[in-house]
Amino acid sequence: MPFTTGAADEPAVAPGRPGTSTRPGWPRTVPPAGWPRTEDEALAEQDRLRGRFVRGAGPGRVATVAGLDVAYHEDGERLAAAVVVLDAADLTVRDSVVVRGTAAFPYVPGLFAFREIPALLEALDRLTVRPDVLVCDGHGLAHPRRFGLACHLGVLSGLPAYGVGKTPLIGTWEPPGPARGARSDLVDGVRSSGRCCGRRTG
DNA sequence: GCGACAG
DNA sequence: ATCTTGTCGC
Repeated sequence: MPFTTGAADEPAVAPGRPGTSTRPGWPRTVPPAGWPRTEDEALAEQDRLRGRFVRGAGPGRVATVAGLDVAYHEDGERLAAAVVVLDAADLTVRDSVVVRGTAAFPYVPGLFAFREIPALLEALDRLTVRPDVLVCDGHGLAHPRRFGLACHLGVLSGLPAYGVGKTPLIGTWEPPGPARGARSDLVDGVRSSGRCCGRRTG
């Protein structure tokens, strides 16, 4: 499990307890052992994990839903990962966690997951309420190699995950109508990789 | 070959 | 992602 400790400008130190730090300054996210450090390594890992991906393994009874997102410091490295678990019945907040940390990989389209997943996993680890499904800020199957952040986080967390991207990465679509809830298929080749619910032109 | 490219 | 200026539409 990843964890954060120490200040950004300090060397990593063994925390008294995973995910805890008594030191001042911004915590540094310590990725799991073997976390990719180069694009080639990340591509290989993405390929390996894709073998563990199970498509269509959606949630059964959804009692709780988790929403995840990451906010960055202007330096583009320090970040805060947040997870909010809602009761699916009335949208009541059942639990929430915010962890500060650092980006675990440079931003590379297609390898985006390697940047935020360690911090997101840590946030999920600190949850006391187990969500039945994850709603991620980034694409899932609508990815050049069919393994976007949502797929990646789904495999590593063992939880069903949906990817929700704000801007397109791949595929083409017909602009959805203006009615609330309108949507259209996001098509990549002959396969439908998702749905467009926004109004951006493509 | 060139451009585009989640957050 | 985050910042910033300018413009457009309701």
